[in-house]
Amino acid sequence: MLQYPSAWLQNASLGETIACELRLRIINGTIKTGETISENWVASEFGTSRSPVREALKTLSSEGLIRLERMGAVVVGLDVTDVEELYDVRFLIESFAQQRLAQSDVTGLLGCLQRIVDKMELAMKHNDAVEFSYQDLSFHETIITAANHNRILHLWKSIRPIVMTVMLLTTDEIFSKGEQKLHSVIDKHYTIMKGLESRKRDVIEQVVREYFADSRKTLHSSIPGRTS
Amino acid sequence: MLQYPSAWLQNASLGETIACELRLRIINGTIKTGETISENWVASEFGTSRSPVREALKTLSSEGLIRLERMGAVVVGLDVTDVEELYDVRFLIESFAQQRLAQSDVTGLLGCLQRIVDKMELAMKHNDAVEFSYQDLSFHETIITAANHNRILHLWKSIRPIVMTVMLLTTDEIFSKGEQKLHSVIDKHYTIMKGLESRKRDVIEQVVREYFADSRKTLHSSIPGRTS
DNA sequence: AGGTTCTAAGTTGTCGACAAGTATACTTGT
DNA sequence: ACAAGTATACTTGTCGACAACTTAGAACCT
Repeated sequence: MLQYPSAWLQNASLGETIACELRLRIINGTIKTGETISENWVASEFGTSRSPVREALKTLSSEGLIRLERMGAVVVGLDVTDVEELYDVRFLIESFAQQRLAQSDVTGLLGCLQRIVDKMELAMKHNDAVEFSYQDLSFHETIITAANHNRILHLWKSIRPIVMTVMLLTTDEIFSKGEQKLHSVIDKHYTIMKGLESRKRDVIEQVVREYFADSRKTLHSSIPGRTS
Repeated sequence: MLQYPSAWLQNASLGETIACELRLRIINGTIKTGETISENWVASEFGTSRSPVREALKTLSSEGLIRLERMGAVVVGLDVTDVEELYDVRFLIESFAQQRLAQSDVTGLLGCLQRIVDKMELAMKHNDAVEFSYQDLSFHETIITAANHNRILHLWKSIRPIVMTVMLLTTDEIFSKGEQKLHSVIDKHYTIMKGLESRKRDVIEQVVREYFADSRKTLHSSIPGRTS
């Protein structure tokens, strides 16, 4: 079972730690869809009081992973359909961001992206799936940030923890499928950069559309299905 | 000064009540952008303990109205640019939803929408701005819900409180500008319905684009500017 | 047996208190 | 006058406790 990178939780509060751990358990199916979890149960599970648990549950609720009800929180979870919907949203956000960048000067941005892709290739050589997925995430986050649109950036931040967790799981799977798959992932990022460089709206639109359509195809086994 | 419809807070917890009240004060400028508010200050302001305040601040933070930092919460607020960005996001969401509905049978949906527009006309006659804005909100929410896309619906729910508050303020202003403006608002909703009825993607796209482009123009005085 | 009321266990919402950490203001030494 | 160190007030994170409410089940009546 994949563990959560503990280095990321170094300066985190108990509430954030619990949220991250619960998020992982919900997405990888340890905690199953339909279950109801109570604050007391989570608190005893992590050996804390209810205060940080309440914070964690509110976070997870705002991410749509659970639904807060009068008695207990119902686990919504993520099946394959939900992850596809997540990619729909990612496409909407990134497509919007890149369209916005089509008019600007992107040379500085392209430099940043190149550095990130370099780190991805390094992570591939070191067989470091966690680092690889993190740089993958950074790549897209850098683009969205560059678009300079507060609300869109906020939208991204609201789905970011889920996207990160899903990428952690799927990237781990890609690593197990050999190096060729990894090279194709990196190539896809170069394609995006070329799209940005062209500064043509229709080219960009097509490139981004293909990117996410392709990403969708490679996730069907690390995510639990509806009937798990 | 516009008050918050107290009927909506009937069954709400203290945390939700505080969140709603703070949200309104931030958006209408009573609490100004750049200020930092502490949990203790809010708690004494509302005469409660810090627990519901923490919940409220977390809510407002997830909506992007404040930024939680180590010492105090910094008020981000909404200036005119931010509201325009909000309309960008609304356009993205609703455009996606309506494109999705272009393929489905929408007769049932159109019936619902007609009933809502009827209520809007009634609210106009009764000079009830609160009811009018609420039905306006319901109109768009009904469309988004009908698209049957969990993630998009969740996105909508995450911006819904802000949209509702902004609509409350702007609608109040439209009411003060006389009946003609109100008729044109209602007409815009009929235009959307006709777009949906056509079931043609390009027609729908154009209609929705025009709707939000037009809505943007009518908000420049109820929202405080950057320098207020 | 079936339906109803009452009890009991469990849940959330809210409170006040304490510890740990941070920024500000003050004091002190030069 | 100014720098450095210290004290102080204020902030958040976490805890345990209590009240109000919901749900499920047991006991009881018909």
